[in-house]
Amino acid sequence: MNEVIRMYENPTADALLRAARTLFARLGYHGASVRAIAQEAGANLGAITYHFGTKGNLYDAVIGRVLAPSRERLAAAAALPAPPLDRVEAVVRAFFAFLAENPDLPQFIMQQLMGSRPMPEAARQTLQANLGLLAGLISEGQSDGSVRRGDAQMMALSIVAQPVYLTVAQPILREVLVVDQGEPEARSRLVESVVSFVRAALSADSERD
Amino acid sequence: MNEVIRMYENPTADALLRAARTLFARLGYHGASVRAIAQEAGANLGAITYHFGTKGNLYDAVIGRVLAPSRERLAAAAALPAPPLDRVEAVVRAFFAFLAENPDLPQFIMQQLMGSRPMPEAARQTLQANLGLLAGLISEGQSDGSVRRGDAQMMALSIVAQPVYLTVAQPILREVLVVDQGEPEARSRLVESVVSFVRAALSADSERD
DNA sequence: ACTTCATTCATACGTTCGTATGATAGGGCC
DNA sequence: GGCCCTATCATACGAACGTATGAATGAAGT
Repeated sequence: MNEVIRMYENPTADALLRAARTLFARLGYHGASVRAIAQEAGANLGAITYHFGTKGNLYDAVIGRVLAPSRERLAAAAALPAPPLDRVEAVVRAFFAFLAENPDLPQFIMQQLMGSRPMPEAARQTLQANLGLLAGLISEGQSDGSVRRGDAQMMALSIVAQPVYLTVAQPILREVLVVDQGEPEARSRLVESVVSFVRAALSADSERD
Repeated sequence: MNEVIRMYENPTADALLRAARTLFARLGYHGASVRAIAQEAGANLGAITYHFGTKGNLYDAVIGRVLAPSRERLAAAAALPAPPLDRVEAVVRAFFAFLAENPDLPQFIMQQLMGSRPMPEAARQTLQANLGLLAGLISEGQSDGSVRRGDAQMMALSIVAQPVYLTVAQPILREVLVVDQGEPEARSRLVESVVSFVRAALSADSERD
């Protein structure tokens, strides 16, 4: 069955990808069985072998679909004609917006980072590119004096950590804060909180050592 | 086999807990099989049934052991006689120190948050307590004017996100930054970066709106 | 009408999973 | 020596797993 992955689309393959995305995000790679995925997709068990060959291939296909689109979204936000700090803010907002459309993305990012299985090359590149984007803006801001001194890459990681963590931690958020990110107004409060947190953390105004 | 969990310690049970901790952290709940755990522990397969009854009980026992000790460590750091902002810094440093001793802790925190399986009540309480600790310090700082305005709980989450995320993202860190957190000096640079990030983010100096 | 071919389906294979159990061993106590 | 009690071990069971495969289906091309 060393079949090459088909590139054209097919309703069944699409339904499988959609179902796999849901179940992999919720249950992890090992927790989601191919049978459960096929059933959720309303497809036959054999359809997975036919369209993707193996469960691993299916997972990699899902990862590609989930991660890749983030790249141009963030790049677009970073390309605005504005001072570096404002562009960082734009990237954070774009990230949140993208997360609102793809609430399962943080789960996949975390799964990849935690190495539940070897990271596909494409995924690693996307993650790295998004990180580099932020780091570049920070460096730029440091050059023109608007951003605090410090390791730009680490600062970028500190920034990325927040949207990802806050989305994954939604269940805790809901219990502790009684904040439901489903409601747009509650979500907006969260975004504003992170944005001002990041601005304050980066801004050169607060330099003190 | 509805056996109650034994409370006294036993070398085999201990080895099982240690092995389970390693494998659950690395592979997740579903990814780590009871056979692999028993083998890693040098114990017989039946020993798991005997000492813990089920795989789920074993996992819960591991979670308890991993999460619980963090609570008093952080509480001790938060109780120092110092201004709120300095105590927040102390908590962040204590958290990093605890993470250095328990590098697999972030994996478990994330697994719990991502709901790979229902969260044991004790785990939820520990997570919530640690968050409340930070939120309390922030509120205090807001009262005496040393900390920026904003939702204290959300700020606390923004803070916690960083040590957790940075530790989980170690593989990426190593590739992108060529920073090996194993080396104490590299790790110290990371800690200092986060500490100053957090101080800058919280400090009222930078208030600007 | 007949062939072709991509796709769907039922079903089977071998493996590994979590769990259960009965036999065996060994140490303290009468 | 006989007994209990805790612990270890080999082994077995049924279920679920990922994967494979050959027959059925149906639309397109001739």
